[in-house]
Amino acid sequence: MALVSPPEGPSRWPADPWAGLGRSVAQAFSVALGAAGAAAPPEALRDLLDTAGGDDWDVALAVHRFAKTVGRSPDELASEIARSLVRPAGILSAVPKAGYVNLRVDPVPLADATLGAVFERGERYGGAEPTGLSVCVEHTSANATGPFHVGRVRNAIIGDTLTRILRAAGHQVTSQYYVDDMGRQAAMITWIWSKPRAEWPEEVRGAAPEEALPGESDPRPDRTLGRPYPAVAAYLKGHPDADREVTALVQDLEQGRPPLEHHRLTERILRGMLASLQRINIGFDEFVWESTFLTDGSVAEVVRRLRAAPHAIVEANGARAIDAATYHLPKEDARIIVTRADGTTLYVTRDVAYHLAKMARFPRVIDVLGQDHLLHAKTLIALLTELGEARAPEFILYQYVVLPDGGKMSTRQGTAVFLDDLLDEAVDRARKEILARRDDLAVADVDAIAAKLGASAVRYHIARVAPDKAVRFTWEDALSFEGRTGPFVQYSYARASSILRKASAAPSGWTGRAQEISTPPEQALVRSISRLPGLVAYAARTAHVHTIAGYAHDLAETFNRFYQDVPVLRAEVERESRLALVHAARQTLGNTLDLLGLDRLEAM
RNA sequence: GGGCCCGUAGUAUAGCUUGGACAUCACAGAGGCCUCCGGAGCCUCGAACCCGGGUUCGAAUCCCGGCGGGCCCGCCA
Repeated sequence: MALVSPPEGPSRWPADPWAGLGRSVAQAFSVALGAAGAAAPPEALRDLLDTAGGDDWDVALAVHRFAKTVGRSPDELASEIARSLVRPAGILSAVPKAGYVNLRVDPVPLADATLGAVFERGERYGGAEPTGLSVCVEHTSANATGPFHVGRVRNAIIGDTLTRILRAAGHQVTSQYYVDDMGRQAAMITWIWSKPRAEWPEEVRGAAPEEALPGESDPRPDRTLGRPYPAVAAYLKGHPDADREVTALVQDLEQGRPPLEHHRLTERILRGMLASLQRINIGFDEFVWESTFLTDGSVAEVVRRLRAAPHAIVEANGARAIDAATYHLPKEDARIIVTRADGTTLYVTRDVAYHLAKMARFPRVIDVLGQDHLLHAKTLIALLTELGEARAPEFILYQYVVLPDGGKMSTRQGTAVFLDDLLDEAVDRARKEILARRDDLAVADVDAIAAKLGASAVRYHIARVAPDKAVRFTWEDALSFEGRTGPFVQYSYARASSILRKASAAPSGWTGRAQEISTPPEQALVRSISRLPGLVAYAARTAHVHTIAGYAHDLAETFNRFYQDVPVLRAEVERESRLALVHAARQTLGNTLDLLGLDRLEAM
């Protein structure tokens, strides 16, 4: 007889501890407001509830807007609503104040719902049930011309964090890196490496000395093979003959005649770049090579359809274009060139093929792009519209990382800070911090911890800022381990882990004795833990990945206060419940670190 | 010239989508906390919504106009 596991009945613990409360509070307010003459559907009220919490309230409703429609003062109406409100289970009190109805949430059932949910869901706490929606997130997609600098890495951090958040929100997410192996930049790399070094222009040789070039074993081909690139780019500007050679190479690439070494060069540089990203836990599900859309004929198909599109035009020199006047692009002239006079395609044309492929496969398509790509995004949408595609990709545009003086990071100008250098510095500093505190760790352990601390300092420093604000890069802030930083969050996690290690028996489940979670620091911690599911849903909806970074700091800080004031191991009757709370805090901190792509540290 | 984004304490940031109660948090500054589970921590204090109009009972938030900063307006990617 086969063992039959019990059926997965409806979960006792909702994924979001606030879900039921929000519904019943909105319902109660709807009834009370209706009785006062102000009709408001519960769904609308739910969005109006303020759940931020204050000293004397947990959930509040501002009644000003309703006061107006019933011709009463906000204070009057708030008083009446507070009086007539039938308090749902879990609400202790309703008190009017300054036009608000302030509700006190009973901390006992909230603690029960929160800890129950964390114990039941474990690693999945904070996330939602599967939605069945497939989403493609394209991010990074930097040209394979050399090492990542910190500016470019912002794209990868936003994209990868968004990928993690969307996954937690229940979507089926595929992350893609679009590899440009067709354009001029890729051609420039192949152009220079196709020549023996003796034939390199003097300027390029000077900028890329022999010893900086690839040897037998080359751990970092992005640095070595990419080394001549800035000099080549500069050289071509002043040398039309060389520039024509590169143009000819671009044509060869597009006609499917790449030099033998071309693909391999791109691949090797890319591999080096990806090794950098791996240090901050960023990887990709798929790499999509631009050349595949030429090989499989889809670019030709796009060109054919665009030539027959409603606003297709032919330039005097034979270039094909779309008259985009109706799309109101912020360009001086309204043409979008589809193919050059020589018949070759442009980046945006090939990007149309790529996006058609993505949209055929994914109902939701998201691209993470730097602010300079706004016009490109609009152009792409215009071309997709010309082809009769009603959907459009979603674009997450972010501002740059700027230097303290406001200047740009530029590899060519020598102002870039490279990710590897920053990480090396951060890891070095982390090692010193560890050694200053501990003398009981093996060297290998110190190194492993330092790598994780350094990576988290760097990644968090960029993830914490809203995408539409520039990140001002300073070494001092990027290398800080105090306050609003990744290591601060890891520290709280390590402290929680330490308590659990010292407890003779780890909590095996939620005790259910929520009334023992009774002091303010404990209740504040419960409240913070309970907010994660709602926040993940919000972050997934708005793509505001930085809100998760802010939350991580809040939660860590709340845990630290609890840690400071509330004894756990030395507690007597409450010991077990407090251990459960520590377990839940650790779990939630850990899940949040995952969302941000930061490593958990059991000790540091 | 046209378009998009940003402007919050000394510095750096949250809040702006959907207007609402003394505007979040950190760093730096001043002052405290180690008989106690990890002081990368905790507590206290001082300090901010670019300017001008408008809408509104109410504006950091919405609208208009300035000013300052970033980006774009390639048959580059």
